[in-house]
Amino acid sequence: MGNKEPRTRLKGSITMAELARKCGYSKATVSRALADDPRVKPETKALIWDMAERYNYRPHQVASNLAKRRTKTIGLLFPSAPRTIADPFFLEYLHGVSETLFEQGFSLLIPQVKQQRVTETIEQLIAHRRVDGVILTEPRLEDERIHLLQESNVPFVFLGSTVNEDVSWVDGDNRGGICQGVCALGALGHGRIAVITGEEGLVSAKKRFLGYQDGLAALGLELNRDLVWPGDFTRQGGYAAVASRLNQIRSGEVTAILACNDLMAIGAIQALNEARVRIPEQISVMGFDGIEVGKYLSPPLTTVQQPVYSLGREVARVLLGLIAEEHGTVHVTLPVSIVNESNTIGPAAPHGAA
Amino acid sequence: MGNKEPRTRLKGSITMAELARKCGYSKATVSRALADDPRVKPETKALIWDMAERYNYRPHQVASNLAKRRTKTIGLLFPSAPRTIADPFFLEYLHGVSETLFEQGFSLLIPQVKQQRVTETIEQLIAHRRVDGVILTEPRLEDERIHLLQESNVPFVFLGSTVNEDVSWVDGDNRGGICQGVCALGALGHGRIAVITGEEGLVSAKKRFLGYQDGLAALGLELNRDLVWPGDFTRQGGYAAVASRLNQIRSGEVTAILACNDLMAIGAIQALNEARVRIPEQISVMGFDGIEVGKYLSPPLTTVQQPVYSLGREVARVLLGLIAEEHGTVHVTLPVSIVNESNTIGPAAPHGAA
DNA sequence: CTGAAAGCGCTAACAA
DNA sequence: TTGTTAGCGCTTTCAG
Repeated sequence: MGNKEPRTRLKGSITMAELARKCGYSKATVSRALADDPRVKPETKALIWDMAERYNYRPHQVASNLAKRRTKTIGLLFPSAPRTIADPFFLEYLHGVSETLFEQGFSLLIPQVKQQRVTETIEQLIAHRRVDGVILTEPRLEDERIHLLQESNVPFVFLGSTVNEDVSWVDGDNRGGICQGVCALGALGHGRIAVITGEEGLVSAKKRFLGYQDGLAALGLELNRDLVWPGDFTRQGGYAAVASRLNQIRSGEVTAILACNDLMAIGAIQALNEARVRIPEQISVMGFDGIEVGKYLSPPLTTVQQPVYSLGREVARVLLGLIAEEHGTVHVTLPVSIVNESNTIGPAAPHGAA
Repeated sequence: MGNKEPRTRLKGSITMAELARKCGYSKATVSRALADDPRVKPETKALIWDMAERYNYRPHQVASNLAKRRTKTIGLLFPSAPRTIADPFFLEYLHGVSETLFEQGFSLLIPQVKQQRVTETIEQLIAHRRVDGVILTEPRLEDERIHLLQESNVPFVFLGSTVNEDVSWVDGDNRGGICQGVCALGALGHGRIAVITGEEGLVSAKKRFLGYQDGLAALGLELNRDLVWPGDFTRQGGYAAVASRLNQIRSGEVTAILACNDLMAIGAIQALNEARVRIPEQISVMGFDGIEVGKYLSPPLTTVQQPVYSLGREVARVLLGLIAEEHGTVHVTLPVSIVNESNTIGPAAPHGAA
């Protein structure tokens, strides 16, 4: 009955003006009704919703965005070399981010990853008013991006804690997590624990190193500079760090290696395997991050699990809150925990010391 | 000289109307000049470009999109369970896609991955006119998504070949690649090559299985149903396939395993490691895809390398071409090649047969 | 070669 | 509670 409209499903579904006409109301009322504005009489609302449904009305995002001066898109910056978007950590993280954003109708703008000129990229994003907010990763101790963003007034959040107090961030408990790791090793009798550090200049690298020191202190151990092996958060870095120090390992000068992320732990394991050093019998290896691929190893990597997916969701949530002005600067730290315990770590062997 | 304008960098950079006034031309002319329209006199263009630069003019994407009835956004659908966005294959792929899209000023809309109701998701994307095109993955032999998209008139491309001739896709050479793999194993003396198949119903799984048959035929071998182990493209699937057939392996009834993707190969290797079956001495294992994580194993996985990153770029390029109506339906097949040869595969041992 | 004017489809004062 | 009227900033006929 009275339902023989063209029914252009999907194709060129009707516009708000048309819907308004069909309802016998003005565009304004329809707009309000659809936005569930309390000023519209319930019956009117019901009618309009009904008709909208009946005529399969779909709001036109772009038009709405223009009128509301927003873009409904978020810029997502991945770390540049040596870490790339191909780092497995970031896929799980992206998973969380994109899911939350999609739920709220947001799109993602992911600039070229190669881009060395970070500054330019950011300027582009905000200058063209292409984004309502920006998500960044891997804050540095001195981070030029922060000034840029702050000047521009575009809301932004970091994955990873910053040194600037007035910047919002979401992070796993780096310092505490590494400290836990050291303690777990200590509990197994390890007294000579080497650390492969992260990329110089990154806040996370620094925090994790502090965690290492905390752990040593908790165990009553001294910091030994020979056991601090510089790394850069890449697998190749972890490999190189170990490959060049096999003598220290063979001599028993070190009985456990704590890599500041899983990728380096994986590299370290490869170097050890090639050198036929057995894990965990001859040496223990522990990572940090808890990326999926750690489980692909045999045996699976013992590591400190970050809630990667949740970090992604949380980052997105915080940014959305910032955009909606529901809150100001916030800092969120999520807990971490050791997983796959006793896979790649084991009791310290009573090696002959060097 | 004559350059003391407010210079509101980034903040609220000027609008086209303002720029037009400063230039002494109309909005229309400025718009044309900026679009490099041949109807505008070169000198005028030069002047306008100059002023645009000087006043740091930035076109307003959203407004432009509205006027041009487009969104500059692409919908990207990842496969649903059991494969997820956390599959390392897809990160590398995404890398390629997002890079190309960004270069052309496009954003990405990535719906929830969990979403079981694929149909709904797609309807949402296109109904709200939120995207100019859609990228899909993992075509099925019977794929409901295809009809939906075709009806809607939204351009779309698949990563992975479809059975429908009128659909655009980009794919690696699945069939040829697997065939190559089989032949490589055959060349090492393997006569009993098991295959772990992909998820039933997927075109790629079918093609790869055909490649396996091609390979057997090329080697003059018969297809043996006992050596066809059903899998699902997940690591767990690969693990289970092997774990439940250790007797076949130990008895020498099979001397090589070809997994239809790397993830399953990794699972298979874990099962073999746990069972203390040595690779490649006692059994050869080969994967397909060439994901980054294959390199993390010790030794690195022998596999058929797909140009994952290029696949991503190509998919994006094809879609953009479709949107710009530069071409019609296209099918692109990129070549593949065996990598890390002789890592996890080796000569067939002269096992005692069952 | 350039300009005036009419939108794109929706939102948001301001009235009524 | 609803309608009227301007826009959002850019593109695009249609004239000139």
